[in-house]
Amino acid sequence: MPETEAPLDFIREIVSKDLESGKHASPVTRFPPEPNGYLHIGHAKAICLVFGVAEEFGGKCFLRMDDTNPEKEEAHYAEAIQRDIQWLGFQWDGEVRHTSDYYSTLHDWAIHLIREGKAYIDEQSAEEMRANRGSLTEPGRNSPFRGRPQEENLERFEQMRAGELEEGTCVLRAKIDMASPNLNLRDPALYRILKKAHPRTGNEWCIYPMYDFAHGQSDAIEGITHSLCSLEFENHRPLYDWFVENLPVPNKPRQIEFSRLNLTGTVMSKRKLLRLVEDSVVDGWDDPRMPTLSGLRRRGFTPASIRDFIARAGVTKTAQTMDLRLLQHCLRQDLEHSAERRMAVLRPLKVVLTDYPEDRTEEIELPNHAGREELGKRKIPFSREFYIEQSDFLEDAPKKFFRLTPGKEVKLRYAYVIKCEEVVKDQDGNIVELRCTHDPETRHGLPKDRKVKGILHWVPAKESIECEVRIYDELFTVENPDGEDDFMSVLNSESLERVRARCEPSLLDAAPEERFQFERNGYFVVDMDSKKGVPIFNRSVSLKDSFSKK
RNA sequence: UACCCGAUGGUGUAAUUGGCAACACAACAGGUUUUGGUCCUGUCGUUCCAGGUUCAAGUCCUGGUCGGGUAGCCA
Repeated sequence: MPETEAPLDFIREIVSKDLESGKHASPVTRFPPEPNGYLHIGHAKAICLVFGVAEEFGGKCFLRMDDTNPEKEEAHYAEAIQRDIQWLGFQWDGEVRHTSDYYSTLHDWAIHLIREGKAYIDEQSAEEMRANRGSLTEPGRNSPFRGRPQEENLERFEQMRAGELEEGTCVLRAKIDMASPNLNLRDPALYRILKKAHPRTGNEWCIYPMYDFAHGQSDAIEGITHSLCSLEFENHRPLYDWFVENLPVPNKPRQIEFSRLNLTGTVMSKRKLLRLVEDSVVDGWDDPRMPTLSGLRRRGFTPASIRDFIARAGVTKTAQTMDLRLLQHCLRQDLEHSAERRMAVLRPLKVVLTDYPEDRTEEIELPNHAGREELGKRKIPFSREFYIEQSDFLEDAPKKFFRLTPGKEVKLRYAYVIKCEEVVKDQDGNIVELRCTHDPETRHGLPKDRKVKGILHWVPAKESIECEVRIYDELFTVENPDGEDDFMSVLNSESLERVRARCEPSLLDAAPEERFQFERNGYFVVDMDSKKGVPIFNRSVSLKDSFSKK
């Protein structure tokens, strides 16, 4: 039983009642992706729902590859899907299942329908079928093949299956109602000829079942109790139920639809994501700017932050566009507690302490997490020369600028209060170095006698190491790229910036996927492109910044 | 234009199923702070519209408006 904190969403409500009434002893759900693309944050909603329901109510959840279209599906997609689901933190019950496991049962059931007079072989061309389907407002017309004798149908279907007929010459259709206001019921196609090798069944079949003829039946075969899917299948439910009623299925699953999840500032359709990949707008399906699970993973999002986000989104039937900033909030909240702190300077500006002995070096010991002593400490050498952030110095600063400016003081995090005495420029007038003095009394705190508001992070000039930091921004310049005529016309040309940064020496051996907070900068994750001795960090999300927006 | 679904602050979700519209994010203002972070406090709504039922309506009824989905031999 679920913990009783939050109110149940409408689906969990239904499941809960079905258990109370004794309709089911425990729920069985399934996640049925088509292996023709990568999973994205929208899928995470479905995954969290179906696995969550099973977990919370003591049931099971299966993973079933919905592989009925060998033209689009590939094995590597199936592998990526499994990896992403497990990374998110879920494990399906037993082996991965496949709709293709049920091809022979489905084929038997097709014959069953023909024998019952409820299916026929239509030899109209695809164009004729479309023309005779009618439109949204006009009823369709019966196919001239609709009334052909049962034996002929059986014979034709056998020819289809035996490979004696060419692709496109005919299809098997259910005989339902060409005048139905629900287009899905206008004699839907059940089987088509496709002379393609299937990733799993090879050349065993040259006819493949359509989604509608495969999905509900697969659910029934697996003993699914609640078949949860997104809203666009709502109009398919009468057909789903029609098959369940008209076929000798072992049990009757119930389909329940919920709304898909969209994210502001991005696109979610497989077609559009594929376009981004194929046009090299991004580096691949796992580019850190992609809303795919593998992209979010590489960006540094944690499974827990995504699950939290999905939980906060809830489950309803209203179209859902979630604010990207909520997802970022979930990440910050997770990492605020779990990520160790480090110092890195993204755009270094050299500082020389003129009153600090040249041959002196102090070992500064600093906590890995100011709020969590148990995470330990590390050391950074401090001496006469170090780097601060270019943006932490301004020659002509406005009144509310709490950072370094000529003649003013700031505190170096875990080190001294320094004062800017001189600005060194090159021939072009660029600031290349700051000459400062320090207050030796301030090593362990702020001065009592005067106010020093600004605190800057820093790295030692000599011992810090060079690293690459990748700063990501949104892929699109508008909040709803789907609303544009051409979503490719609103691409953000500055969605990736690579900077040569310097970080503290303790980061030298950081392993891919390790996460840190770079103090005052944000949360960063080690990218898998990192080379030995030259770490690469992706910025997962910045820290909240109440200064720069003013 | 037919059918299906939906409508509560900028966003998402609640509301003991007819009883003071709550929570979170965002935004804004303030407090704390050796991260302009975290944390804490405050501000931000005629529940799509019009009628009706009722002591009482976000919730029930009638009509409308707006938004989404559907015309693959895709899923």
